[in-house]
Formats: sequence, C-alpha cells, structure tokens
Amino acid sequence: MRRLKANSMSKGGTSIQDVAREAKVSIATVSRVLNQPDLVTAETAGRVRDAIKLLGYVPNAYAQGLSRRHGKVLGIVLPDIYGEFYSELLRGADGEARRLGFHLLVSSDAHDHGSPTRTENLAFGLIDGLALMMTEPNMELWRETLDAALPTVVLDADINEPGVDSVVVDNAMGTHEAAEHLLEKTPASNCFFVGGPRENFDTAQRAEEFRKALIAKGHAVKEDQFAFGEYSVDWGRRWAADRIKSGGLKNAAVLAGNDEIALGIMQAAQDAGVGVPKDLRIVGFDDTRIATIVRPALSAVRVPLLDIGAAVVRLLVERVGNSEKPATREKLPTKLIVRESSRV
Amino acid sequence: MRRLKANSMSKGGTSIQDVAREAKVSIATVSRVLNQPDLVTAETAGRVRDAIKLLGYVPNAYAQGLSRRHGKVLGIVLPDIYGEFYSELLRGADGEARRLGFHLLVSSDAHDHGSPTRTENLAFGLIDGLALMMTEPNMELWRETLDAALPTVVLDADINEPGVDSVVVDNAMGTHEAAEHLLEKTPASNCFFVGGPRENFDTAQRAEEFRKALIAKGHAVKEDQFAFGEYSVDWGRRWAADRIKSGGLKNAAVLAGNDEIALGIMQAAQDAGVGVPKDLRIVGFDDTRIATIVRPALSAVRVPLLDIGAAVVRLLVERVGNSEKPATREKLPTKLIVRESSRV
DNA sequence: TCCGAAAAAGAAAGCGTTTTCATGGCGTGC
DNA sequence: GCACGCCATGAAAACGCTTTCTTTTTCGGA
Repeated sequence: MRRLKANSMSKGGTSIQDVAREAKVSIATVSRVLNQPDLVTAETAGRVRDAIKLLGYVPNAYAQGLSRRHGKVLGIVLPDIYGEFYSELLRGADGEARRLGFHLLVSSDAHDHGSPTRTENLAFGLIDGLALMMTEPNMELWRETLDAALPTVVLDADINEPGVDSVVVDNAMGTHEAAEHLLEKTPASNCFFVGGPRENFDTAQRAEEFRKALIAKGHAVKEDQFAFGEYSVDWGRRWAADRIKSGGLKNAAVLAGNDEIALGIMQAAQDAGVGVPKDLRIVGFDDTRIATIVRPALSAVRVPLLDIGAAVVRLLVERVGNSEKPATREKLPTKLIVRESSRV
Repeated sequence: MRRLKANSMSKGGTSIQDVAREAKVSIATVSRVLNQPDLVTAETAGRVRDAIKLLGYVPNAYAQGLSRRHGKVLGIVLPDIYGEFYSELLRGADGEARRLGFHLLVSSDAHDHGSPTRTENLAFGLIDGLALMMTEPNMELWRETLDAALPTVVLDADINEPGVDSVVVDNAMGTHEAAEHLLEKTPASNCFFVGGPRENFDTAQRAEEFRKALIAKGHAVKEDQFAFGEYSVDWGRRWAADRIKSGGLKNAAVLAGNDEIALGIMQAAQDAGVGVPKDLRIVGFDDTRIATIVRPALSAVRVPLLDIGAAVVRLLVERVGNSEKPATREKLPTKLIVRESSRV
C-alpha cells in the first residue's frame, strides 16, 4: 500500500510539528498555547498563534482523543429518526451538546433489528457517552452489549441499571389534567384511551393514570374504553372507523397516546361526519407542531421534547466528567394545552 | 493530574495488547484478524476471536483513526434540525451512512450565526467529509473556513467550487407539472406563487419556472402574483389573510414554496370561509408527511428527501475513497402528487 | 531428504497529541 | 552578591492501533 504524503490528514494536513517549526518552539509549547495558555509567555503565545493562523492548523481530533483518552463525542440512538417527535428531541440535544462543546453522533435503530452492529461497535470506541431510546423488546439485547464503563442515559424507559441515568416525563401529571378536562363535560363511560403499543412504557403509564381518573369519578371502567395499537396515524384512523361502525361516537371523548393517533382519529371522525369537538372531543399527546396546524387545532398534553433532549445531553456530560456521580432519574413535567379539538 | 489506570478507555478499557496476551499472539496478528483475516490461519484467528469475545474488546476508534489517517465519520450541518423536512433528510443520510459503515456527526447551524465555532473546528479534525446545507448568507463565511482537502458536498445551493459535489432537486420538473395542473382549471391571472426567502436557491428556481409556465399560457404576469417571505406556516397565513382582505380569493390557485406555507394558506383560507379547493386550489412543495394528515389532504410536489440524504452520503463516501474524483452535481427528480386540496 | 518459495507470525516504527519530567534562566530575599 | 525557587520551555514517553519489514514455519517438488 502506497504511503500517503507525510502530512495528508484533512485540513491541509498541517500538524503540530509544522506549527512548532514555524514558531520556533517545541510542540509541547504549541500544545500548551492551545490548552493551558497561562503556562506560556504572552510573546511566545503570540508567535505560536500567528503560526497557527498562517498554516491553518487544526488539531487532529484522533490524536487528541488517543492522548487524552476521550473525545468530545456523544452517541445518540433513537428508534427511528422520523417525524416531529424525534426531530425535536434531537434539536434539543444538539443545542445542549453544542453549548457544552460536544458533538453528537446520531444513529437510528430502525435499520437492523436492534442489535448493535459493526457500526455501533465502532461507535463504542469513539463516543464518551451514549443516549439510548429504544422500544422495549430491544432493550435486552442492548443490555448485554452495553458497557458499565460507558456513561449511558436511557430515555423513556423504566430502566434500573446501576450507573445508568434516565430521563422520563411525568405522564401522570398531564394525563390527569387531560382526563379531568374531558370528564368535566363528557360522561366517564364515553371516554376512551387510544394508546400506542401496550408494552410501551409511556403508553402504559398514561393508560393507567387515565384509568385511575375514570375510577375516581366512580365509574366502572369497561375494557373497551382502552385500546392499544401503534404510534401511527393509521392506527388512530382504524380505531375511530371501527368504533364508529360498531357503536357510533356521540358525546364522546378520547385521549390519544400521541398526536399522530389523535390526528388519525380526528380524520376518520371528520370523514364519517362526526363533529370534532361537537360529537367527539380529542386530546393528543406530545404537542408536536402539527397540533397547531390542523383544523380544528388539536388539544394535546405537551411533552417538553426540547428539554428532554437537552436534559439527556446534560446528564451525559455530567457523568462523563464525573463517573462517580450516582445514577439520576430526571422527570420532566407535562401539561395540558387546550385547543379547539376538545373545547365544548 | 492523576494518571488513569492503564486501560481505562470506555468499553472496559481492554486494549489490543490484552487480547494479544490472552490469545498468545502478537498485537499485529490481532489487528490482522480484524482487518485482513485471510492473512492468518483459521486456527489462530479462532483463538484470537475467542479472546476478543472473552475480554469484550472493542478497538479504540481514536487509535485507529490516528493510525489509518482517517476515521469513518461524516459531518452533516443543517440550517436547523426542525420539522419533517430535515428529519427526513437526516433519516435518509443515516440509513445510507449505516449501510456504508460510516457515522454521522450531526450539527445544526442555528445556534451561532453561521460561522464555524470552536466546536466545528474540533469536528474538522474528526470528520472525513462534510455535508453542508445552508442558507445563502452564511455560505460565504463557510467558504473561507472550508478546506479544499476536506471532501464536501453541498445541498440545494448553486455552488460551483472546484472539488465540491452538490445535490440538488429538479425544481423545474415538479414546478412545471404543478403549474400545468393548476392552469388546467384556473385562469393564469388567478394563479399565485408564495415562496420562501427570495434569495433562497430553491425558491428562486421554483418561482422562475412558475413564471415561465404562466407566460407560456400567453399571460402577462403581474408582479403581485409572486410573493416571497419565509418557510413558515405563519408566512403562509399572513399572505393569505392579506390577500383575502385586499382582493379576495375566488377561483384562484396557489403554489407554495413548501408544505408549511401551503398549510398556513389553507388554514387562513378555511378560517376566512374560503373553500379549499372550491375557491382556492393549493399545492405545496416537499410532500412531507403532514400533507396526507391535514384535511383536505394537501397536493404537493414531492421532493425525495430520503433520497437526497442518501445521495449526499453516498457522494461523500465516494469522494472520501477517491479524492481524485471530479466534482459531481446530482439532480434528483420531483413529481406532483395530486390530492384534494387542488382537485376540482 | 533437502532446498527454496510461499505463508504465517512477530518486531518495531510510526500516526499527532498530551503530559510528565528535566533543564536552564531569572528574580527575590537575605 | 548568592542561593533558592519559580517560571518558561524543551525532550521524550505514552496513548492504541496499522503496517511495513523481518523472521520463522510450512510445504511441495526434486
């Protein structure tokens, strides 16, 4: 294999050596100018900085990582990068990461079946911390692979691994608010919960809280008031269509597991001539931007996606800086936003 | 500063040394098992692989990068990670990157003002290639910083830098189709184009093509048939509200610069009692998922976001592998999808 | 049975940093 | 005016891996 020209990394391939030569100092001094400027004379530092500018020198991150035993890179693995939900999460994470001087290595889990691939393995040698959001089934697989030495924070899952931080949302809070809001004008027997997958952590919590609220009203809950499917518009549509066909939807209300489901329900209702909110009141979950775009505007429990992303990164960085820190579980508030789709 | 325990990188800190010792071979052999397996006996390779598994060894990516003079990391910088548009792009990029064994370092440009920061500089020493999508004004700033030696591909911009690949969409194709579709039933004088920022590359092309189509109909274009603002729901709303107030919108049609604008227009129209598509026919641009969720469903020119993301990564990887490759400009097709919002 | 070539394995030289340790120059306190 | 200590700098080791370059082993053919 042909040997590359001596200096041929990206960025022109100028190395610390070149800078040192140009500034007539040792490489140690150059390094110090960059990392501990107070250890070097103003005059020398000036010369070095000039050389750096002149040569367009950028430190080689690999060499730094090797020498320092860590880089400034965080990995974030999501079930899929898809739609407003994840993009908002990512946005929050990106902002915080940038603020803290870290980079984000993003990867979605959708392409293989949840088991870390060669690619992931490479990443493990590269990242200083890992943010993980996964659907339940895969969690087990990852647990085997995960390394106790790699700072990890898990999103939206009931993980109780020692040394693994987690960020969750206070599902009870928003759900309770939403339930109260719906029950205020709609009889408990006409209230429905249409969630995502039954095994999903959030869906489970939301359903449970909703159930409690119904019971608190002194209502004997019927099982068909709860439905579980997937986090998709289509599932919402199907549920509503079925429901309309079988029993009709009059003076009813529904809390959906996320905005997409809510939208599907709204759509199917409208298509079938069921008035929203007149006949059917709908509340979504997450409060993604789309909630304000559709007509009628969708009421929704707001989940602070941006904050979640930021919190994840913050926790990770804290742990990277101090591996002794005990595991934290951060819980972020949720809150009902009432719009037309549920207003009576 | 306290010296860390000898082997204390993430992933348990097992190094190639440990594996070598365990398998009773030299580190060279371990490396070969991993990178050029045919150079080593099946028996030895087996022993080494056992050791690797036993010790949970993961190669240190920094050391590899340093030794190989490159990693497997691509940087991608977007104006902002926000909404369906970018998330879809990212999704395409992620899939392709994974397929090719690369990682994606994602960063949004929104937080500082377009000039590369310390963070970015670090990234420059880390990434092997850069995908860049920026609004025009910032482009200049970056150009100064960009390095000829760093493979770069630019999205959706009319860059003509030597050695810089680009990926663009065929705006003319879809715009033409959309224009024809609208003009079929609506008089040219009642057709409008409501775009994003005037200086935006795509908006400019789309407007131009739309204009051509009107002229081809023998119509003397009035300037108020073209409006420029920003890529937001709100701008769409404002335009429609103004228009309705000033002239009314009857038997009219509009091509929007993206789906968000289209949605804003649709909303304002509906709020003002203007029927869509009865009085106003609307076609969006991009065909993000939201187009199928709103009612009436939004007609839109489909932009292959997923493919764009994938193409960007593919181009980048090709160039990383072969820096002599001449600069390519890839143009992806667009295509009108007719839904209810424009159906007569 | 032995020779020579090919295959397999090892030794060691980098890759570009950071950081420890060593060194020389200088100012300060007596 | 002298010793001591501090400060600025340099020399060199270490980080973990890949890749030459060597050395050792194996094996086929005479």
